[in-house]
Amino acid sequence: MDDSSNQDTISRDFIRNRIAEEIETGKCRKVITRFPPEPNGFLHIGHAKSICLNFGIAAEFGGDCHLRFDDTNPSKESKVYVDSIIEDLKWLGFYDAGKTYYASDYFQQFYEYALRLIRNGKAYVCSLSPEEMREYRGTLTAPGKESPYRTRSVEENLDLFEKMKSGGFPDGAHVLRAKIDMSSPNLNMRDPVLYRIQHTSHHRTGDKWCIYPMYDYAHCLEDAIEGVTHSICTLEFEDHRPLYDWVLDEVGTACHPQQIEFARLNLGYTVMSKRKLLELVEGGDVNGWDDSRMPTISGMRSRGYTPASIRAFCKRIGVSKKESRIDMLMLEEAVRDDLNENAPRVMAVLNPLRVVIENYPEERLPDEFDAPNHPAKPEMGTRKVPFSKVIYIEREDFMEDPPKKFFRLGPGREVRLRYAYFIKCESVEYEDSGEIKELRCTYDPETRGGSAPDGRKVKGTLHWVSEKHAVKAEVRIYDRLFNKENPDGGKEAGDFKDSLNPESLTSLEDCLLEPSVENAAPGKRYQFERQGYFCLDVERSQGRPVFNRTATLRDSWAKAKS
RNA sequence: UGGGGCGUCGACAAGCGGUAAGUCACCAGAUUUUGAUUCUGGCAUUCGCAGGUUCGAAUCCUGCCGCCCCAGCCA
Repeated sequence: MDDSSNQDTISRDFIRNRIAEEIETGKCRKVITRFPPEPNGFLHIGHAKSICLNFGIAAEFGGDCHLRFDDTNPSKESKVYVDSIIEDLKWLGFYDAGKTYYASDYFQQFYEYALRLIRNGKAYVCSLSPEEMREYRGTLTAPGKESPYRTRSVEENLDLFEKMKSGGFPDGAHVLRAKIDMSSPNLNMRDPVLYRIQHTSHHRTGDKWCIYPMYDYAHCLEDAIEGVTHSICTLEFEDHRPLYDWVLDEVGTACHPQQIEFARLNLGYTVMSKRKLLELVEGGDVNGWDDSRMPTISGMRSRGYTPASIRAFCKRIGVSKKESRIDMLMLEEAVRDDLNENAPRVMAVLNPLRVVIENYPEERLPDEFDAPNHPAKPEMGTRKVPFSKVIYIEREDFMEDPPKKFFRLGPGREVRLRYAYFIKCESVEYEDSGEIKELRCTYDPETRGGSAPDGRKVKGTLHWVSEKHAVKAEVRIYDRLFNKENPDGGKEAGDFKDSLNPESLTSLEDCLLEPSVENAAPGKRYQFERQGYFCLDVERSQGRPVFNRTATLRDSWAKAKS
C-alpha cells in the first residue's frame, strides 16, 4: 500500500507495540484481526481509523484481517448497507477480493453453545418483562436482585429455549440469560441477556431464526470461531471485556482472543454516530449518506477525497486510549498533500468578471498556449489553453481602490494572465446598478507566454478563461456541516441539529472552465489554480458539469486581509 | 456513594528510571508565472496537582483534582 504522504514513519502505538512483543516472545504466531461492522449504516471516517488499524496491523505483521458483518440484529440491518460497506472498503484499498465473514453464518454454532451453557447451569430462560428486568438489575451503586426464574431446572430451560427457537413465543416473552452475578459492580455481569426473541426476517438467514444472539454473546464467539488473536474495539467496550472472557471460558472455546480497546475518532464540527448521521439523511438535512458534507467514506469520496489521503490521515492521527477530537485541518491537509502531488492543474473562474482586451485583434489565428499540467512535474504533460479578445477573471482579483498589499488588478495596474500575456486595466464599465460590468484592458503582445522581454516585473498572476472557449459549470462549495465544534456535546445538549450550519452548501451556478476539462470522467480531480481542489461529480445539473470543492488551497492573502 | 478508563505544546502523539520524537497549526526568512507548492529556522527547562522514593522521575509510590464510559431484550 503506497501512501503518497511524506512523513511515513512507522507508527508505534500501544497496540502494535504489544503485538510486536507477543510475536517476539512467541506468544503469538500469526496475527488475525477483524473489522466487524454492523450493516446498519454507511461507513464513516471513524470506521476508516479502525479499518486502517486492523487491516494495517494484519499487513504489517504478516497476518490476516477478516471483514466480518456483525449481523445479529435484523431489525436494524439490511443488504444495502452490506453492499455499501464492501464498496467503501474496496475503495479504501483494503479487502481486495478477500473473503467476507458473517456472524449469521455461525447462528447454529451459537445455538449449540447456548445449549452447552444451559446444561452446565450457566444460562437460564428468564421471563421477566423488560421493565422488571431493569428493576432487578439494580443501579450503579446498588446491587441487583436475582430473577425468580434463575433457578429453573436445566430441563425446563432446555425446553423453553427450544420453544423460543421454534417460534413458540411472541417477541419479548422470554430471554436467555447468563447466570453470573447480580451483585457485580460491573453491570454487564449482572446476568446479561444472551438471546432475545425477534420474529424478524434476516437479510441472510430469512425466517430460519426467531431468536437472535446479543452482541456480548455473539461477538467473542465469532472471534473465537475465526481464530482471531486480537479483537480490537473502542473504549466503551472496556467494561464488556470481563463478559467477553466469561463467555469464552464457559463455552470452552479452543481459541480465546484478547480484546483490546482504543479511543474512537472524533472530528470537529461534525457528528460521528451512525444514529445521528441516519437522522440527517432521513430528515433531509443532507442529500443522502454520500452527501459531500458527510463524514462518511462515500461522502468524502464524492467530495473528492482520495483513498490515500484518508489512509495518510489515519496514520497521522495515531492510536491511543485518550479521547480526543481532531481538527478538520488535519484531514484537509492530508488531501492537499495528495492532490498537490497528483492533481492536474486547470484554470476555472468561479465568480466571473468580463474583461475586454481592447488592443487585441477581433479576428486572428487561434492563439493558444501550452500550459503544464503540473508546474513541478513535467512528466504530467501539457494541455492547450485558448486565448481570445474577451476573457473572464475572478471578480475578487480586481479592486477599484486596492490597498498597498493587493497584488492583483486595479485601475492602471498591470498583471500577468497565467501562461498568457500581461494586461493593464484601462477603464471600468458599470451597470446601471453601479455594479462593475466589465473591465477594459490592453495587453502587451511582447509578453506572450507570461514574461516581458524588457525584464519588467509584475506583482500578480491571475487565472482566466476565454469567453468563447469556456465550459459552463456549476461548482459546489462546502463548509463545515455544523457551527459547533462538538455538536453533540454539552450537558443537556438539545437537538444536535440546532447547530447545523445553514451555509454548509453554496452553489456557484455560473462558473467558467477552460475547455480541457470538457470530457473529464466523473470523479476526476483537478486543482483549479489559485482556488483549490475540485472533483467532477457524477451528477450534471441543467446539462452542465458539477464540480465539488474538495478543499481550498492555503491562502495567506486571505489571512493577511483579516 | 459502585465499577471501568484517561490526563505530555493550540490540536493529535511518541516516550515505559537517564535528563521531552514527530505530525498538524502557528511565527520568521528564502525561492516561486498558483499570495499555492518547496525550502530553512523558531515554537513544552517541562509532562493535571501535591507530596514521597532515587545520584537521577513524564516514567516508580501515595494522596488529590479533572474528564469520559456503564443501569438496551442496540452494537
